Amino acid sequence: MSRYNAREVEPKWQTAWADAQVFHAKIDRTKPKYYVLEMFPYPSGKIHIGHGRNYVMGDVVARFKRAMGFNVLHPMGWDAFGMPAENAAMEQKTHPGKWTYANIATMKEQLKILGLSIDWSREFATCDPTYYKHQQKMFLDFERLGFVARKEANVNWDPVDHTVLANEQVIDGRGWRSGALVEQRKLTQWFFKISDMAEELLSALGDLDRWPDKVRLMQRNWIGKSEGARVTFELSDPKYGSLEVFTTRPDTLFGASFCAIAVDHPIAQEMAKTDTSLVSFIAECKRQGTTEAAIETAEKMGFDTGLKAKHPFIAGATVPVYVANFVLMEYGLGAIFGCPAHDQRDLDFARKYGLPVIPVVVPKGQDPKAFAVGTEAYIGDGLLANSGFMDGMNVDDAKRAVIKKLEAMGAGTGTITYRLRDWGVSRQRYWGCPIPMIHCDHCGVVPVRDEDLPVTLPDDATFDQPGNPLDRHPTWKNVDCPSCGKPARRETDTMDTFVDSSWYFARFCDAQAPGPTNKEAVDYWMPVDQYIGGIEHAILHLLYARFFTRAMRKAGYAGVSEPFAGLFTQGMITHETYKDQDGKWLFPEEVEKRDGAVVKRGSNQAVTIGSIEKMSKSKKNVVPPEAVADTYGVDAARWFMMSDSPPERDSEWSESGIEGSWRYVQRAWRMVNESAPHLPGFGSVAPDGFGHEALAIRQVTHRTIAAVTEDLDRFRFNKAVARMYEFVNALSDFKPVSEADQWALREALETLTVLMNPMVPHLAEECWQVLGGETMVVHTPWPKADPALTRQDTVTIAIQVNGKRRDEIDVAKDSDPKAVEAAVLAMESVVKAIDGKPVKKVIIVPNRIANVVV
RNA sequence: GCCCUCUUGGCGGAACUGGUAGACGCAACGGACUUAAAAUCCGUCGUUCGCGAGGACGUGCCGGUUCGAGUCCGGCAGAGGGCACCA
Repeated sequence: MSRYNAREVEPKWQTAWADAQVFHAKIDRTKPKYYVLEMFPYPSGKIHIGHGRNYVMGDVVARFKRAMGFNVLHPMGWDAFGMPAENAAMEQKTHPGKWTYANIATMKEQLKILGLSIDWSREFATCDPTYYKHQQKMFLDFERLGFVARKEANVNWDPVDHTVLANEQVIDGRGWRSGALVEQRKLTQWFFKISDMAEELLSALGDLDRWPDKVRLMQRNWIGKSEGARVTFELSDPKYGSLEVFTTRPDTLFGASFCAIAVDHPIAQEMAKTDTSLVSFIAECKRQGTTEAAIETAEKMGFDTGLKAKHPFIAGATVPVYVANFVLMEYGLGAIFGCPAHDQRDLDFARKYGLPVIPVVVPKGQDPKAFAVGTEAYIGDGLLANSGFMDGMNVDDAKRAVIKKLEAMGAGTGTITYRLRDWGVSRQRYWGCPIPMIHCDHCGVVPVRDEDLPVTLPDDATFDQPGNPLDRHPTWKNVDCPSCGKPARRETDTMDTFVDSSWYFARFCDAQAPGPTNKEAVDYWMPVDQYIGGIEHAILHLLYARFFTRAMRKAGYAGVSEPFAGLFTQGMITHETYKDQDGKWLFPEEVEKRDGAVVKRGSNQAVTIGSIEKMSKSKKNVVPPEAVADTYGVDAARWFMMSDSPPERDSEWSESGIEGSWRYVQRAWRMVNESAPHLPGFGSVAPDGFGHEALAIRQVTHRTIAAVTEDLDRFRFNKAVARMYEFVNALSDFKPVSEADQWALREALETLTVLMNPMVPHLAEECWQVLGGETMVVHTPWPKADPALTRQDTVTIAIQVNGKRRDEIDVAKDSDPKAVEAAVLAMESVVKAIDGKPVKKVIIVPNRIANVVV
């Protein structure tokens, strides 16, 4: 018996699919459409098997839906702009484009090994001018429609390299190359006004019912709607006018003991002009870093400006105004009032600077005079005290009352704010889509004319020093003003790569469209029915794409508002890590397990086994797909990736695991190959009547169809795989005798082949051929379970006495509960367990369980 | 700091909306076949008591609700993820 030879079989079928253009998608209105998309890859170099899970998962869905009769679109492209290319250019003295396209070529070959059902005719890379020119066009349209703004924002600035750093390039507050302390610096930058759509993006989340709840919650929190009030405090020095703060707790206004403003607040900036100690305080705060985690975990610091704010309700009372590091200019109004008794952060601040702590909300049933706040702020509900007109109200009523009063006095209004900030898209880097704007000394900022697009990147940029190569390019930025014709300068910022990935799914609908999109194709294919990718994109990418799709709709490029009707976030593939005696990482293939010890291959050097981590180049715990395909075949790898771990969880790659999958492939092949010669002809008609054995195997077959169909539909690939194992185990035990048995076996083996096709498509084609199939299995419709065969006539119900399992009994399905009760009480095991005690009651859950309570 | 997730045998995991805990796979062990090995096949496989029939215990820890809790509620512990210029 010859073994299944994946190395020969797999390329053969891949060629057959390609020759027949099976995966070439066309608009076909006679079928329901299904658009399945995996988040497209960044071409970082080579793929490892860890990248494969995402694509294989999408491929299983695509092949399953195709068999179910859908017109499937399953494209692939490259998210090709980004920092790694520019870093590589600096380190390897090459061009980012050259590096990127070389990576794309390599990775495309590797992806093809996986046998994915992709329509490669739609492939594109976002770094290609034929893609980004459309992005520039849409940027200009968005600008005309008022979705674009230009304003100041902070960046991480490396004072030695004179360059802007990404958060990931800031390590412990220092630049990753220079080691210099990073500062925050303000730059005027381009923004998409996503915050204008905050409410829409928030409320539409409710309709995304095929998204994980977790992701919707993360987006909800990210948008961060809060209801509260703006309150105006008059200031002691009229030079600074008044101070407007935002609060979600206007009810605690009588407990205010200070106001705090952000370091970027106009009042702080104005005062800093004449106060050198404030200047140094601000500088100190600016070394903190821009991430929320850095700001939140930093020690709370305040600078007393000496200004006093007059309490809106208490005549003659004032509170000090501080500049504080924990107040963000980007959120609310960049100014707060502090009520230490009912906010932990305010309390910490008040204790540090010796400010009063006045409780104004007292838990119900406690005496307001005796209630005091120690080291923990009271944030719960209760009744107002020490609060004038609000005394005795609960928190919600007090909020309403105080807003009404503030509005009547002209000292404030009820308002809603969002945590969501506008999307800053400017990047001071070369390898991105140029922002099509021109700066003219006479006309200001002028858009590039549509007919002058694309603004392409110059090929002769230099990467030998840090900073933006576009900015220091000798000629590129010199251009005549489209408005007045005088010499002007191009914008040298490029777009955030998240812009590139915010509309690629729409471009895939017609990758050759002369404009940004082909509206007809977009209307047919969009939204993406099933989007698949990592949870790390739960917020930014997915929110930006939702915003961008809305903007595209308003600009006439799309007919939908939501890009992704269904979302699945899959787990990563992990692998053990290995280090040699010098502490250097080792590739798994450099490691050998010998006599129970782990050693460096071909030596006796001991190897330390490290933790199990996400496959990554840096830790070398990667396995190349070519090696797996050579040794076990791609189908074994695909099978392994779908088995064991549920798809949303991480899954560990192991040698024994892939061997187990290889055994499955061999076993399925052997079973089909050994049985085929004895089976009745393909498509032959079943003989009349079935023996018990044949009927049983038919029941198993149809129950497997029902179960696997449901599991695949619900993304439970691991369970679908387990079902297939059970099916194969049942078939192994089946010894056909009669003609009816042979016919039942043929039906079972054909079913097995079609059911496993989404996971192991090459093996399935080969089995199908052996079974006598005339067309490829890729063209074969999914089987339907026959309800007459999946129906259960008898059920086994468990029998408990006082909740403890004592026995079980087979009864007809949907038996009369009274009859079941009588049968149960008569059972010897039950009588013994009751031990003569009186029966209090009997609980019968139909078809499931009986519980006798004594 | 804030937000979120996870915790079931030696391991990955299964158990539909509270109803027989451990499907399926991996590893391990015993056996068959073989000169031998590989492959394959048969069997055992949560802990514990018992010759056996069978019993007791068991889903991170403590408590609660319920006839019944891996599942629901409260508290605690541990591990992991996200936090706006990585993609």
